[in-house]
Amino acid sequence: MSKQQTLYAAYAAKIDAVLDALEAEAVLPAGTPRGNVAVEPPRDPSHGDLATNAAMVLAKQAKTNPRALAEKLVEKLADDPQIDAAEIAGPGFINLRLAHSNWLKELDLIAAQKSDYGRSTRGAGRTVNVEYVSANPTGPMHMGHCRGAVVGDALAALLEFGGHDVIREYYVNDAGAQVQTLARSAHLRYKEALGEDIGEIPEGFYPGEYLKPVGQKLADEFGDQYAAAPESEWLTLFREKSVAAMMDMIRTDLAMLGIHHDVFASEAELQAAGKPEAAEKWLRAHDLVYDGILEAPKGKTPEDWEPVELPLFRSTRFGDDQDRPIKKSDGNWTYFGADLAYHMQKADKADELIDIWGADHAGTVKRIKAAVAALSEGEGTAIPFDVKLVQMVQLLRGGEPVKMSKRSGNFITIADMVEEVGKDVVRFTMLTRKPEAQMDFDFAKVVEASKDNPVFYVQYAHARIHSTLRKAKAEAGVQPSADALDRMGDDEMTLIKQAAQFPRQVEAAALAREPHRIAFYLYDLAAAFHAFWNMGNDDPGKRIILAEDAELTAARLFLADQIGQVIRNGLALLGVEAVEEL
RNA sequence: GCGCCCAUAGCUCAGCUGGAUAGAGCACGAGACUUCUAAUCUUGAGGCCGCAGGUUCGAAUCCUGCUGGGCGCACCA
Repeated sequence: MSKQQTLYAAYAAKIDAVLDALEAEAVLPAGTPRGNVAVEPPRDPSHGDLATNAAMVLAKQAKTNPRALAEKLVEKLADDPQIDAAEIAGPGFINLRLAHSNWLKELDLIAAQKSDYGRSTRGAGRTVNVEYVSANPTGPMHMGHCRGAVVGDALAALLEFGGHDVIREYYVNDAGAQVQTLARSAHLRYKEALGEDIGEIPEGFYPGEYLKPVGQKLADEFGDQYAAAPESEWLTLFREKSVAAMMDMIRTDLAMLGIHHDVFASEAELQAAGKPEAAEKWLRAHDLVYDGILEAPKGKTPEDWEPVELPLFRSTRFGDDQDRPIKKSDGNWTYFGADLAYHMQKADKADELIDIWGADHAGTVKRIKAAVAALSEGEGTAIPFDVKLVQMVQLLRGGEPVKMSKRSGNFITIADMVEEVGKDVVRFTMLTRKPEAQMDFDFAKVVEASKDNPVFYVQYAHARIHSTLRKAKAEAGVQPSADALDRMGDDEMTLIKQAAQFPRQVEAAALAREPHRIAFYLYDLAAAFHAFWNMGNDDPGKRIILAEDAELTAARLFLADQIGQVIRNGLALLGVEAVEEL
């Protein structure tokens, strides 16, 4: 990867240097914090190419007013030959107009860095563990898992592109009551496979058809050995076998979405290794776990309420409503009790933890954050830990809610979705809404091939670029070339400037942990390209391929090629294919 | 009753972590094009950023309190 700086980074550094100079001249006090100084494109392009709020942010420390400080900054900036104009505007913004050559250089940078354009080293040396999906291994992946899966996967890619080492992790809940139920349900199907009439699947068992092949496989492997045997003889064995089968199925489902985890962490193994005990011991030693009576939830006392003494974690110290049990009255760990130990296990191999959870688990965020804070502080330094909540998705078909019946085990699976609309549509659509807001997913709308559909719109831009390059080569024998880039006009510059946003968009998205920003950025970039393309309709002189001007054609092809590269890079982060034709 | 999330154009949503006159698509109004690179294009109108306070040079953005919607609320996961 080239060491060359992107344009925005370069100008941020220039502003920084000017501020250094002002400190040296004692206009600014030495060591003035600059955290709020921003170098951004102004919202209104007529204001210029770049704007900085430096004078407004620092005026107070300089004991002067923003415009006066701006004067001093502008004085120094105007000396730079790369800056065509530096003007003070509004309350104290400094607007910069850059020589075209700056932007053209950015185009060269894209061409040089290719799929690495936008990659940064900001996160270098820091390993981030992103835990996502972690669906219970009791059935196929369904709709409810989809959004978190996509958001988590895109976030992982984004952080990786931002220079982090990323561990993509899946927590397999193979130790609780649910996998016991799974084992019993598999045993039913096993008996069924042996020819027994099992009738209706009783209450308390998983009714789904997907367990039939599991039962068949067990029958093939064990014959009728366990058909009449007491549960104690087969429960553990069947649990392991059926969990393994479920995980195979889940991995297949995830692969359909293009998702592959690095680590599948087993809760059963975690417990077998005694990790929860170790955590409990430490917490008790620090008075963060005590034996106490669980209070009834306020305002809603269940009728069968019974006070029980349990080992409780003092999550109220961290803002939770009540202290939370880490063990059940039967002596087993609660989900939470094991989960806090699990987070410590993850922390062994990472500098930062991120969990992606469904909004239905929002109520448990406080306790786990509290536990991680307590335990990681105990180990020395608190580990940064973030829980990203992904809100519900409502499935629609032509505006009508899709009906699902959980009781019959008949729900929309991820496999169904991907088969119907395709991986790219599922992924991109899931990223066209900020994760903390609810969203609708309409099967009818998301496959529409029109500009109303962002997936299509972005892919169409890429396909157009590809076909143009191909056509130019085949029909006119012209290849992209940077030789005549100085002939680029204002319309081309607009497009180039949009493409040059990519690195800072990536950085901002990574920092905010918001991959959806990339989707919106790509939509804007595609819009800019389509707008440029459409100019050729009214004015043939603005087309990319010009029969009578091979030199300008080559330059515009070069531009188009780089736009395509940026679209590819962005789509790669989202895990969406950059198709070459539609 | 409590906690978390959301509320921006008629509709669906952005708004770059406090900046300049709040943006896009759809729908609506006006015009262009008759297939040329149209699975269209240009342009117009459309806003009390849910409400009320507060913080400051400056708020859709931060804080407090309401209103409305979603999710969750004992040992489940």
